[in-house]
Amino acid sequence: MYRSHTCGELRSQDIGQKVTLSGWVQTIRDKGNLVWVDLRDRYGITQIVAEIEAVGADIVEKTKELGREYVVQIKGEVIARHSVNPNMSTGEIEIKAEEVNILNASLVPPFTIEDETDGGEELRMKYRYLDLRRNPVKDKLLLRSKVSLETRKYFDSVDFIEVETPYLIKSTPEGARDFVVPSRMNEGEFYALPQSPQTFKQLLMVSGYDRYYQIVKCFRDEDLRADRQPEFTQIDCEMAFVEQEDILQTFEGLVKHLFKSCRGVEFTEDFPRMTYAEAMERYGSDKPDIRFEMEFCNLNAVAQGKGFGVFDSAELVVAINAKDCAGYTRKQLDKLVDWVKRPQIGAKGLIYCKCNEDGTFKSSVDKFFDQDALAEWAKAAGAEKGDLLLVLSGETDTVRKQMNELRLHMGNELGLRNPNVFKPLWVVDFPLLEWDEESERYHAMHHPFTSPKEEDLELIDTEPGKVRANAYDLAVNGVEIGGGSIRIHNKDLQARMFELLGFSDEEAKKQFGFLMNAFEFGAPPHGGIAFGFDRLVATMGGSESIRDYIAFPKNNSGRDIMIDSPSTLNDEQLAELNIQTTHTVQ
RNA sequence: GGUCCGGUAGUUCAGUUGGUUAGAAUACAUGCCUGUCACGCAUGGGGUCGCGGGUUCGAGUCCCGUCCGGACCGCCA
Repeated sequence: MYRSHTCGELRSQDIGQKVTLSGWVQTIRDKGNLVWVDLRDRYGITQIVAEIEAVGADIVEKTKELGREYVVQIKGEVIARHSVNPNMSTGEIEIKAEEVNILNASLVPPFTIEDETDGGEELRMKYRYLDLRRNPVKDKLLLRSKVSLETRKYFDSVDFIEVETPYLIKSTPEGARDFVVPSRMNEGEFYALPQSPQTFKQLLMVSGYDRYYQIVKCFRDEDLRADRQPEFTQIDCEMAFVEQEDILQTFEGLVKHLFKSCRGVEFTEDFPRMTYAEAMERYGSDKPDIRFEMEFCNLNAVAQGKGFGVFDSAELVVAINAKDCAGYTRKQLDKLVDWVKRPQIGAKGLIYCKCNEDGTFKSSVDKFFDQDALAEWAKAAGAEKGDLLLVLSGETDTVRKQMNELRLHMGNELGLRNPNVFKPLWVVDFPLLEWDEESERYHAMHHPFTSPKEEDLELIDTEPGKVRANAYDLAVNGVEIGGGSIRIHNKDLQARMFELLGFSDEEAKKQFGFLMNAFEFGAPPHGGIAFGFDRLVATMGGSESIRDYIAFPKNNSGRDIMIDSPSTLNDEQLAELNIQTTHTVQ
């Protein structure tokens, strides 16, 4: 028997028991004839003591031979500590070591296995198995496991069934780039890994499995970010005989259940809803962070026509009100101006207007706007004495995007984005299509299976860009947690949609013929949603980066630096897969 | 495809205007220490300054290139 207890469970009521513990050596504190070892496993830390008078010189010497991260087994008696450590759950007791067995030695680890490690990101990833021993990472994976379990419990309680869909499927040009897998048995042909199980779950609806879910890996071959990995996990769902409202209710229930069971956070009210158009107008974003206000204020009426060319030629002049920031110094304001001028934001400049405590105004455009004019700005923006208005202008979409970034930046600066406060928001009525400048055609904003709103159908030939979709997203704290739509279940409408998206009949048939065929065999009305599981868990944990919520994540360049993948194949492997090798002659 | 930041001891970092033998903390090793829990004290070992080239009497420091890592833009239906 390797252990009778874990390293996190012994308490003062266990004093006197003979126990066996196994774990890793966290630290050794050597006082000569008295040695302590902190023994760690995933449940906690228990202090081991070897005192020469009590256990003899042999045990003390053996204990001194241990090193950090050795795996050891200790047999001994639970005793009361002379001095209690109130910071540890096991702080009232220690184990008098009567037997010390080294189960395995360890090299000195390249970084400290502590909550605040000295290891940098790269090193932690290279030795991820050591990093995973640390509490902060372990706690994140425990949260993930809990959320996964509670998700299954919830779906089970409302009659969903989990169905697995294939990973080796077919490449389609629409959407993200596919990861492809060469087929050895079918020369010159490739599988693609799914970007989502979209078409399969719709086929399951045709099959009559009217409540499907799956916690499933998806793959997209696009550049990475702190919140984007090439392989990621979705909570994927589909329901038949439902309308948008049914889906929102079901998933709002899921989110409420998860927050309550995994975070102890209770949402007593329904999640607020906002149309896409409204979200863009008020926040310049389709996933607004509504933990704080600082909403956009349109200043066109009060700022244009006063002789300031930059505003007059702009499609939109928009302000946000930074409460109580009129005291910003010249230096702070210049810093903000530089911030919006960075290429990533790309604003030409930033206009400010301080609403001073004495009722006067000070702006960077005093030359064009007198005190009365600035007072009108303040009124339009709801600014009070002591507030600071920040104003951007230009082409509507561009300015909204820039102002969204500035708003979030100010929210961070002013400490308005508390990671332990959760504000979910449904964004509904997304546009069906999005014009793509590069390819000069419409793209599906959500995906090509999304149904248009019936009342907008008449616009589909004349103004396709104005057609709204039965599509919805859930944002929490400004993070897009997931989205979905009511699907098209009519073959003719689906064919019309493919046509709009620039597919020829032949292409549509080749890529999605199986789905169109299925629609001819009694496809029920259906819709669904998918949540980004990694992002959901990270948001619940109060983080913006999803990496530590994934046991073995990939780095910025899509590499796993621990196993060093991707890697090359040898010529035999390539030949078997019918892939030509290209040899560069030096 | 692009922008920005970084790469110096096992690790995290400092290193001034280009100038003597490249430092600190921590980790590690050895010794001392009977109530520690970030234990303490003493001693010691440890460096291809990412790599290549250039400027210079002289380069960790300046320039060019390159590789690696991080954040972001594009991209991500």
